[in-house]
Parts: sequence; structure tokens; C-alpha cells
Amino acid sequence: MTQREVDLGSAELDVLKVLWSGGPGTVRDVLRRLQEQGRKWAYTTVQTFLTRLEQKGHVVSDKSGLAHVFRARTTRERVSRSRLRALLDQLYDGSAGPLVLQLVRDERLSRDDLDELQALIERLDAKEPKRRRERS
Amino acid sequence: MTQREVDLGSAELDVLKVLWSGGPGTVRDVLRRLQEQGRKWAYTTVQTFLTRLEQKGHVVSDKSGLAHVFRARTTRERVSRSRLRALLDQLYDGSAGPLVLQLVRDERLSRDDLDELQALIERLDAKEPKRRRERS
DNA sequence: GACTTCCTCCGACGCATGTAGGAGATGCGG
DNA sequence: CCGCATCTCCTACATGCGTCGGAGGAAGTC
Repeated sequence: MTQREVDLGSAELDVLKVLWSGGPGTVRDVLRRLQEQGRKWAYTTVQTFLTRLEQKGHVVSDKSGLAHVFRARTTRERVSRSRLRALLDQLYDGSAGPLVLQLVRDERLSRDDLDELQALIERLDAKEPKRRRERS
Repeated sequence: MTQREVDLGSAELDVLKVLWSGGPGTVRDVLRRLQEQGRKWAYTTVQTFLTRLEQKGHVVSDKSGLAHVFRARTTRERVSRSRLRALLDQLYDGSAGPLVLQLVRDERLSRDDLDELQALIERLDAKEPKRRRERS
């Protein structure tokens, strides 16, 4: 029931993102917020995206007023997961290990992130069968 | 010189992948390998992708023989990095921390991966100024 | 030399996506 | 009541991608 692969173009995603971050809004609202981010789109462009997002089920709208109010239905979580999984499957053979290693190696994680990560690993370690191998 | 954002459709990527894994080959070679993977494409479809990949600079070909031999030029590494970065920028606000945490939490990393990860973290810790903060 | 086979080249088509203009309804300021 | 601002709806159009078919040339086979 995982609602078929989240299909979103990057412009569509940008629109969805303003709904996530700024809450529901009309076409005009969304347009304004986008413009504040430096996007120079026409009113109807935003409208098109909102409509398409609605058709795809990622957004719902309240059509009672004159100007429809759109609200995100798909969560950021959902999209992230879906995208991540696609990346994993396409380029990392489906396994997260190498990806994590690469990330920790290449991206500069903050001390806090590292700490947290370490804590998490310890927690996982604790929970597991914990076969402690001799360092070969 | 980072050669503009790696632009690859998913089918194109599949073709590139067989070049990565199976080495250079002609259209027919690539087609065969793809068919072994269950892909049912027409000969010319593969050809189209190889040509487009070449136009985009991801592949080079040796045209001396009758059948051209194509070879990947863009590495898997490069594509992975680029895709990963895009994901990070689009959905994780550019910072890898949350993503790593999510991965370690949600994906079942193998014991080996966890070990390796831990080792890596320790190495990073060692290298760093090592500001040991009081736990606030 | 005529056949069959394989290859390259070129063009095409449908669907998704990014981007928008115009038509027509509706509401508010005088 | 009139006009201007707004909205929605519909249509359009370019580009990219996934997918091929057909034309025409080179090669190996009797």
C-alpha cells in the first residue's frame, strides 16, 4: 500500500516544500512565498503545479472559498524515504552500508552529529546478539 | 570543472551500469547483457541510449571497427556523489547528519558495517580538535 | 554477384515536466 | 451599475526521456 513511487518533478517538489514549511495556502500565498525565495514564476505556473500535485494525490484543496486553499498531504518523510530508497536501489545495490560510510567520510558531519551517531550505534550494539569478533 | 550536474534518466543509467559492470562493448553486447537481466529492449533503443550518453559525455566510443565499441567515461562514484548531493540539497537541507542518522536507524546495517562505521568515527574523532564538550 | 545479416544514422511518437497566456466568472470600490 | 482586480479553467508549447522503425551501407556466404 505504499502508494506508488512518489513521482515528483523538482519544480513540483519545490512547491510542495513551501506547503510543508509554510502551511496551507492559496495559489497566491504560495506564489508569494516562492517569490520571497527568489523564484520568478507566473501565477498560473504555480497554479498548474498545485493542480498537478492534487491530481497526483500529494495535495488536497479546500474549494469552498473563492480562492482554493491547498494543503500538503504527502509528508516530507515519505518523499525522503522514497527518494532515498530509489537512490539506494539504483546506485548502492540496495544496501545502506556503503552509502553511510561514504557520507560519514565525505560530508563533514558536525561534532554533534558524530556524537549522536556514536550513541545510536552503541544503542544498536547493545540490543544485538553482540558477537564480538576478535580483531583478525 | 565539475562537469554540470550529472543528468541521466533511469534507463540511461541502466545502460551505463552495464558498461560499468561488464566493461566496454558494442551495442549488441550491451543489449545482450541487458537481456540477460530481463530487459526487453529493441536493438535501436540501446543504440539510442548509447548515443545520447555519448553526446552527454558520459560515454566514449571507438569507431574504428564496423561496430562501435562504447566505454563508460563517467564513473559510478561520480554519479553516486551527484545524486546524493541532489538528494541532500533537495530534502535534507544540504546537511548529511539527519540523513545518516535516518539511515542507520531505519536500514538494517550489518554488524560489519556498524563496526566499520564505528572505527571510522573513532578515526575522525582522533583527527579532530577533539573539543570534548560537557554534556549540557 | 546476389542474399542474408548486422551496423549506423535519422526521424518519430507519446508522455511527463516546466512554463505560461487567455477566457470567463466573481467580487469589491465607487 | 461599472470597472478593476482576482480566481479558476483550459489550452499550449518546448524540452527531455523512453521507445522504436526504416533506410542504406559493409561483410561474410554460396
